[in-house]
Amino acid sequence: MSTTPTVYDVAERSGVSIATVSRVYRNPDSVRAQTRERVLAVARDLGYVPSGNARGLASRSTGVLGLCFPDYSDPDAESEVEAGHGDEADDEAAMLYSDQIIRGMERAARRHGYALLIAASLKGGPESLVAKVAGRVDGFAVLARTVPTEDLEVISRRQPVVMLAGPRESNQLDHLDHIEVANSDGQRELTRHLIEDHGLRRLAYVGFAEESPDVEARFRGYVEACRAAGIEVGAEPDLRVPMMTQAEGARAADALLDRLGDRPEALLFANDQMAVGALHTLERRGLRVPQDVAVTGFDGIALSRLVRPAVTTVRQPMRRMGEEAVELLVRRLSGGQPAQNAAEPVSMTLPVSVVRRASCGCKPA
Amino acid sequence: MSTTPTVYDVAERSGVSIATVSRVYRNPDSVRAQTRERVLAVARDLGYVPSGNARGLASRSTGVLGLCFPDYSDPDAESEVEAGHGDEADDEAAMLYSDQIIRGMERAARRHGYALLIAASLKGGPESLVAKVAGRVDGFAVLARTVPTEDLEVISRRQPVVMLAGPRESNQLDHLDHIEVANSDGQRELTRHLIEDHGLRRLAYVGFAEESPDVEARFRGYVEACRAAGIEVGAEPDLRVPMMTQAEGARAADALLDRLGDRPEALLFANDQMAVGALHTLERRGLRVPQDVAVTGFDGIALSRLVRPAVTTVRQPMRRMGEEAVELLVRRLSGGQPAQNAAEPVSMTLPVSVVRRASCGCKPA
DNA sequence: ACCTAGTATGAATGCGCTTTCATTCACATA
DNA sequence: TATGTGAATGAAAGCGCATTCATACTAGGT
Repeated sequence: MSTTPTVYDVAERSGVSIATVSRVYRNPDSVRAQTRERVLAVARDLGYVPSGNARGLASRSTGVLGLCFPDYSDPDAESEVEAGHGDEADDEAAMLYSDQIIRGMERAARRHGYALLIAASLKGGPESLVAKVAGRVDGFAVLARTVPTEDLEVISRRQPVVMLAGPRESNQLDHLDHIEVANSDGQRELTRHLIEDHGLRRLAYVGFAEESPDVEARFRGYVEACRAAGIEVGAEPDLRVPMMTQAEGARAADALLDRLGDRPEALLFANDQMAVGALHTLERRGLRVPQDVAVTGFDGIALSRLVRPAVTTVRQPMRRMGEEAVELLVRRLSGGQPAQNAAEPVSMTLPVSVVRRASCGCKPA
Repeated sequence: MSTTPTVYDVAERSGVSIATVSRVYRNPDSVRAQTRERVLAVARDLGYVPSGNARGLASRSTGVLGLCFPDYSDPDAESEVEAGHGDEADDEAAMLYSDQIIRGMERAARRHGYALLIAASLKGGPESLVAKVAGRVDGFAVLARTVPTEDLEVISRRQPVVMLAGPRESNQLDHLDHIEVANSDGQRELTRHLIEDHGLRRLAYVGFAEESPDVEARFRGYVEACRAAGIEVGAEPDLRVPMMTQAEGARAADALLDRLGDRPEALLFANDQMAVGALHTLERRGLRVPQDVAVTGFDGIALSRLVRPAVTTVRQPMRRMGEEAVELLVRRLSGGQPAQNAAEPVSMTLPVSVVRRASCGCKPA
């Protein structure tokens, strides 16, 4: 009662060796039925549960896959729905990027007999959470920018790692498998839509200050579409924000409207949360969306459709990204250890789709 | 390169003993700065990452909390939104019960320095997934009916377990901590609302065939409200379905409408998914909701608000349930091993709230 | 110069299980 | 009866780390 039972206890009480006890769990058929039953009975009686740690140590594999994601929780997000929709506060409406990936990974992992260990990066934790995760899984996925490149480099020498969202780091991480979405294509198509289908030409783009491959790619798509339409644009977004939250989006809209001489006809944001924040600013300033100003986001999170007007955006197949990540990991894992290093790194780009809603004028508000 | 580096490798290359290497990670201050740096440099060079398994084995604690949840995924769920809302397929809209709990647990776990291991029960997997989880965590939460009572009984003797949703099993599991929601209160209030505020009196309840404490409690609330209003009801739901999915909900609505002589004025379902399924059936049959028939669900999942008409339901604080679960576990874990058994089992009931929407006639469709 | 209280480090043991490899046993074959 | 076979089981050696205890060393104190 005081100490948890081990193989030794079970072995002793059932008159067999620990090897047999182990076999009963690992490979039941290799033990005579009669013996097996006896062992199982004792185990049940004692309350024995094999230690995953010991198991993992001895067999050097855990049957667990991991995911490290950034703590992007947006405190605003939860009250937004209320404000925008007139319904009660609805925390379950705000399904984040990472939630989708978790779901995708969990499902795929289960199919392959793995469990999923998830951990969000604490901003400046002393102990790198990665080390914690990395030490207990057979392989894991990392959302871009969650883990210091340096750490990743070290860890990826030890076990399969797949990088999610964001291009392959050019430096030392180019041996990682990698999954991204067609950021550039999506933003280009969305921009083209605004220009050609809605006839808008005075556009403004709001991105992220810190270097972010995704945002850069999106901005690139924006620029391409503009140039293709003969609209001149700078090499930089019209505004860069410090964080891609709703609060910053709201502030950005204000700044942009104050700054630019003639009001832009459309504000394009690098993600949905900022776009939603901007909606508020515009309402406060008495501007109608999309009549006075069109607004678009990127990501396709649930929130984007719940606010009014619903935000036109680019949907990323986040769930699928999670599934693909697991597939990649499993493939590496089953390919025999040597092959793990030998195999060429895989890099896939998942397609995105433009979702036309009310905020650009495609649907009634 | 071929074999992953261990403490031994690091120790050797940096000219210290493995004990020192271990200390560098566990208790950095106990090692002279100069030595520490040397060790860390070698570790970085070698690509060393401490093995969580070995760590766990030696220190008998993992720093991981677990969650076992049932595989309630509803394949229909994803196309529903499209049909009901006229928008594109929107997989991110369907945030399930378990997703919320995961989120709550993850967040609380992170606050306490734990990671989260999640695993859905494969229907009839040979290896109990519980064993898999149980063996690798310090404690875990179980969604009711995910794990055979017998297994739970065994495992709970070994580590803290908190049971989520569903009343305390009366038999042998009454020493587990336990969190449930006010199922009965919620359903009673919702029913009262239909009767008193909307003047409906011909009601029909659809529940679950298999014994489910939650559904039973909900039905009980329904019965109480009916009786209080002088409406006679049987001791059994009007219909029991084999699974609480949309497909079953749709089928149930058909069956109910065909069977009952005079059409019920309201269909009350034991969860949202069934209610949403019923919406389709009603539309197909040319019945208007809520004018011809009111429909209600239970749970308050995101889907319930996205369909048209939005479904009136009872919201459960699932996220909070996840958080509370972690708090409970952490408390047990930090209370010293002996206290773990000594402490009285905690049982808490979280409040729910009725969400009035269009499907009962409270809001415009 | 000698003893003491720390401090930094090493040696050794054990955590609970998996996994060869060897052994035993029951039978079938010669 | 001697021999070979395959099945069931045991013995023992790790897996990679934490930790206790012992030891070497440092700096004070007298």
